[in-house]
Amino acid sequence: MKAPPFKGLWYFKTAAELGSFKQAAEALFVTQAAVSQQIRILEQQLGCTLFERQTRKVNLTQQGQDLLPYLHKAFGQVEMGLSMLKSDPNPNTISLSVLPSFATCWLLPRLTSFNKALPSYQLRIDPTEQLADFNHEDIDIGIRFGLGDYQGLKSELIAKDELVIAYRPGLIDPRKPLRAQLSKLNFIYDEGRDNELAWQALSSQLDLEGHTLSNLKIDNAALVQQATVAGQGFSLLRKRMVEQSLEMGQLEIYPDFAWLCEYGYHLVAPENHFEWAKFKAFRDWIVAELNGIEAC
Amino acid sequence: MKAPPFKGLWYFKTAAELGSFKQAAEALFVTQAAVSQQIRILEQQLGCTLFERQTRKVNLTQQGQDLLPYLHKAFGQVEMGLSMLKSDPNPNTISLSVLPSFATCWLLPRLTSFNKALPSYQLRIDPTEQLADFNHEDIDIGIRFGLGDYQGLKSELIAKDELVIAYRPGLIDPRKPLRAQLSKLNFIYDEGRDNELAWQALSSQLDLEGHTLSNLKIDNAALVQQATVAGQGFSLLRKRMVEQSLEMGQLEIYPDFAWLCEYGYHLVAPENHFEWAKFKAFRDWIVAELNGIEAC
DNA sequence: TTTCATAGTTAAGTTTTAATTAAGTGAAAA
DNA sequence: TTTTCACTTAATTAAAACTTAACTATGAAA
Repeated sequence: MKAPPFKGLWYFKTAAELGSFKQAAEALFVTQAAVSQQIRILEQQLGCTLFERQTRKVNLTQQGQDLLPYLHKAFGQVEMGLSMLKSDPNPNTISLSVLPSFATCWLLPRLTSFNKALPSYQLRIDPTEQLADFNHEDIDIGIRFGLGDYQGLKSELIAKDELVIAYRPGLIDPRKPLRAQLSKLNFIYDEGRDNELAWQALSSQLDLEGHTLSNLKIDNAALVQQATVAGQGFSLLRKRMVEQSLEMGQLEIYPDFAWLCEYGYHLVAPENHFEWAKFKAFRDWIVAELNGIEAC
Repeated sequence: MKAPPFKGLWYFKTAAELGSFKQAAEALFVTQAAVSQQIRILEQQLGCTLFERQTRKVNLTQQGQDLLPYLHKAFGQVEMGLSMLKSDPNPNTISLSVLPSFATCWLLPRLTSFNKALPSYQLRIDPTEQLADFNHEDIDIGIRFGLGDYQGLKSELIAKDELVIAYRPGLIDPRKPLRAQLSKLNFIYDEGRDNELAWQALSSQLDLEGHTLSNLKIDNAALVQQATVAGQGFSLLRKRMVEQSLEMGQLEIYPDFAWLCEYGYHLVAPENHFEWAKFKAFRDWIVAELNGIEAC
């Protein structure tokens, strides 16, 4: 089926409402010759005149007046449909998709802060390794640690982080040199570019070439942390993730070493989510919260 | 205000209804690459995915499903508006705009035939010298004698005519030569290209150079005929217009002279009127009626 | 009355948009 | 395994839309 001449009809509607081709042209950000032409073409296609041309003014013909209300309804429907697409279906619930490690190490300890800052929103947390599919799962915002290239989605960097040497208090003496102490201990690690780079930096700095990487490999940052807390050895952990454990005295970090990660924390979502009120509110809260920690 | 991406939305609606880009492309008379592109661009503009692409098939996402009903309504409204424009507001009345001479000499005598042929239509006759303005007057069809160039309107030639020498019976003897008889009589005429050309042809044929044109000039074909019936002289009249007077014995025409007019009888109206049922019915009737006379 | 300013028309030339064409992808069917 | 089919993508070509500029008609101002 052939498409109706939408562009001409849109120009017609604008001109009809404003009662002037010139004003319509301004409203449409085109020259008035363009409006004149479009409406002429439209009239040809419809086989009837919509405007009666007088010098310096145009008036709707009967047919033009008859047509207008239909277009009003039609364009109104389109507008409603499009604005519906952009609008937030659950304005009072914030559904997050986050890594389990981030959820347990960072987010959960701060729930009281969240409830204090944004009491009108209900928070729903979906801890998954893989970023949720925004088309099928009802997720508002993803929080991911990475480079920010999530295809088809918009992302915004909210914080960087750095890897530090973490261990159970007493396992390492922070006042004595590292090298000798480390060689006796397991290195607990998970795979990942930052972890690897930081290890290289550390080992070249301390001349630890002999220390093999394969001592204790765990494929999950939260478990690495757990093993470290349990005193299984030392590890490279993200500072923001151990913050809680430090406060509770479960972990200690060795001074004078920090590896700035290439990766960063990102808010990830379809572009239109960034316009939602609850999105902006959440962003403000989490950014403030992250900066608060930075100040420590 | 910027226009919504109507073309993309139209393609989307088609594809969504058919559940396939390929079928949509066929329905839209374009290649399927065009559909794919348009929908990709639309999705970019809306900032959300409308279709979920699987190999060899596409499915609507939730958002696509949500959008569709709005577009249905919208496009339905447009269609209704446009079809309303084309439709006949008074399907049972035929309003004609005709020359007064044509009305009296040709149309009125045939009203009984009209009523017999088309009993369900009511005929309204508007006899005016100037063709009606279809935008303001409620006229369905114009019948005009001319070349068919009526600007902004469509016209259709329905009959030609020829000029004949007419006079009151007895005024001229058809068995005797014309030349001697004419020179004693007034030439009654109105201005008009055909009349002039026919007179030139007649006078050169009969060598009547001396007979001046200015004997009795009347600016209305019906009045010329009336004066001729009254025996004021002879005239050049259109054969179809005198048909009635011949039957009633009011006029007679001289054999062996006929000047085929450049002008012809046209149905004139805005293009869309030609599609109306009543238009077609009227055309059929008048064409048959004109041909019936031709057969005489 | 003449001149000016305004809102519109039209035609020519340019830019933008949308189409086709052709090559590429990946899962299902043969 | 190879072929086929629906869709994607990129490059090119065709078509539509826009701008510019010259023109028209008329109401208002000089």
